[in-house]
Amino acid sequence: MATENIFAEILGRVRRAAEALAAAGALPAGLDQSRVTVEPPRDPSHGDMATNAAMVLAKDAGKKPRELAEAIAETLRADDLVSSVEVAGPGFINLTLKPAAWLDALRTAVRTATRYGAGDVGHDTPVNIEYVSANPTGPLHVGHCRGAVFGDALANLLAFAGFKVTREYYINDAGAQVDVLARSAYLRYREALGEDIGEIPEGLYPGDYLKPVGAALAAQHGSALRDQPEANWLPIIRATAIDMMMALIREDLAALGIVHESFFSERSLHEARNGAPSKIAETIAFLERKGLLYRGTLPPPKGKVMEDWEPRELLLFRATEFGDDVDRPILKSDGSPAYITPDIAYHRDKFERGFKIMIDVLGADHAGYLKRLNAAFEAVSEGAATLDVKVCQLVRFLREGQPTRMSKRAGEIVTVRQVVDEVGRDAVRFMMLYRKNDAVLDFDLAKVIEQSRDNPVFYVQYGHARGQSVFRNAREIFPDLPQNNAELADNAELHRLSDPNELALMRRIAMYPRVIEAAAQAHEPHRIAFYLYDLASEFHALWTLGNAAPHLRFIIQDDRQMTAARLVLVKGVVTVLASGLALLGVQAPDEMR
RNA sequence: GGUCCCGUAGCUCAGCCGGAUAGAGCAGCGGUUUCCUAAACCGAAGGUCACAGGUUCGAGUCCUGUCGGGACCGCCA
Repeated sequence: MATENIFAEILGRVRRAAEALAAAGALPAGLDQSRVTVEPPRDPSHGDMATNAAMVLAKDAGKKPRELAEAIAETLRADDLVSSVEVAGPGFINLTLKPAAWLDALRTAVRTATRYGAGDVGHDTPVNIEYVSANPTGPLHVGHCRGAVFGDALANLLAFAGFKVTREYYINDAGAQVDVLARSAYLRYREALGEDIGEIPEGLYPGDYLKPVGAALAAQHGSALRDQPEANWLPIIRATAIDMMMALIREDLAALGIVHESFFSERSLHEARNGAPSKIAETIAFLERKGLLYRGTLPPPKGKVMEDWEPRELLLFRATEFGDDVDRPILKSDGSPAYITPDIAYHRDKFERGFKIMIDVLGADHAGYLKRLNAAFEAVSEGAATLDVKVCQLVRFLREGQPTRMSKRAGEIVTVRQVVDEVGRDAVRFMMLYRKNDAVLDFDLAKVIEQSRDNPVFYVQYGHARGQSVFRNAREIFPDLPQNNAELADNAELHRLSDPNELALMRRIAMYPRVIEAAAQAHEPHRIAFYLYDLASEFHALWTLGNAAPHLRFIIQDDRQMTAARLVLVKGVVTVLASGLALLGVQAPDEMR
């Protein structure tokens, strides 16, 4: 049986061909084959696959690329999966596989079902992916939407590719903003006790979502907190408010289909743990030991007038040693940790928890933070782990091409929940993933619910629904067809699928494992969305061919065997569409009526 | 002033960590429904890959610079 990833299989055979030449003395031993790739050629007339092996190896081998290509090609011609080999251009080796290879790939896809494409490139490597991490001061804002969906899809993808994934939410529950939250909640608490609090003062959070917090506080504490000094009530109210805001955020995330398995509290980094110093103190000591801290004065910030700026001596981290533009303060002048300090401790903690790969999904407004974060990470992980910071650019929300103002006063959309309620989870998720994360994205609220070809979400989902409908119809006509897909695939006469469009579809299906692998390695879930669109497109095309050419329809009334074979092909399409959509967190509907 | 991102067809964007004649969708033009879902499909047209250098067998892709658009700059968060 063919291997699941046919491209990986052929790559292995190409490499073995080169090794065989080396063993025979035709090439130097120990050639570096890491840059050898096997890809589908842009131009289908070049065959099924092309390899750059000869061009990549030529220099080290001391041979002309085309000459080397001929030698490798000769070996490949004897391969049982290969029907023809040609050397072309500067030294490409173009391979055309025997149809049986593609039939096998299809059969494998259908047999493997939901695990088709699931890989082991991850080798169970522990990956921590931190995303959303919105401040626990209110419901999820639309600005968080993209990073939330992106992080979630990436996590799904990495898990599918064989990484051991932890989805984590970093709760910023220690900064000044949660004190503001507490003071805002305190007002709502007094309100709940019957007091007229009037307008919410400038600088506090005015949102209605704090009213339930006030009510809960009143129910729990009565008036006991009201007349106490702030220092007494603030920690209590803060804790309750944060808990309730996090509950709110979890609900918003659930509306997007997102569940984190780990919530990490920033506050916990500040707290001493039964006698032991806090994580932050520990981290500062660690940096100190490494000689990465010193007392010094920073130059004034450029390009921005800061009237209150004055030079002060501070404890600084040598971020410039790791590529940052300036050294960064670790402690503020009042001795408390600067913003980045808990973040350094946090990443160190993740490192100590054993994660080898860490991914931070941040918003565009944090782009300027990236260098210092990378610098800090390098210092703390000592080269034994990697950090990939994915910055999600802004989403411009439009309505019929016109920018939507996100002002709450105007009653326009501000929360994730409202967007999901208006256009649905599937549209939100797919559209957020139908773009590279580092490009600005336009999201037209009117267009994404349009059920037209303008809308890729529906296009792909429709493909899945169409496939399912073929099955419904086929089972009515041929009730005795095997219910079990593996059985169907094993007994079908797949060799009867010989139309070029059918073979093209098989090739596309066979690419899926490769797409997963590449997308996982590049941390780019959008590649799946584009692949699914292409797959759906080829399926729709084949479908429509049946209009003019009835012999190409999936269901052939008087030919049970042909129908069975075609059903396997449809099953392959449906399997991959469902699998890919699941990774994106989008429904794969059985019908679209 | 500085950092980061973007610049590819009229519009919105892909382009698989350097490969062959740069691809989709939309808009516009021309076609396809007695037929498994036409929410679909087919065809023609559309390009100085912002610009200029560099690296090499080979650059939309990597490096440097310039221009244009966006995000940002702190002992804030």
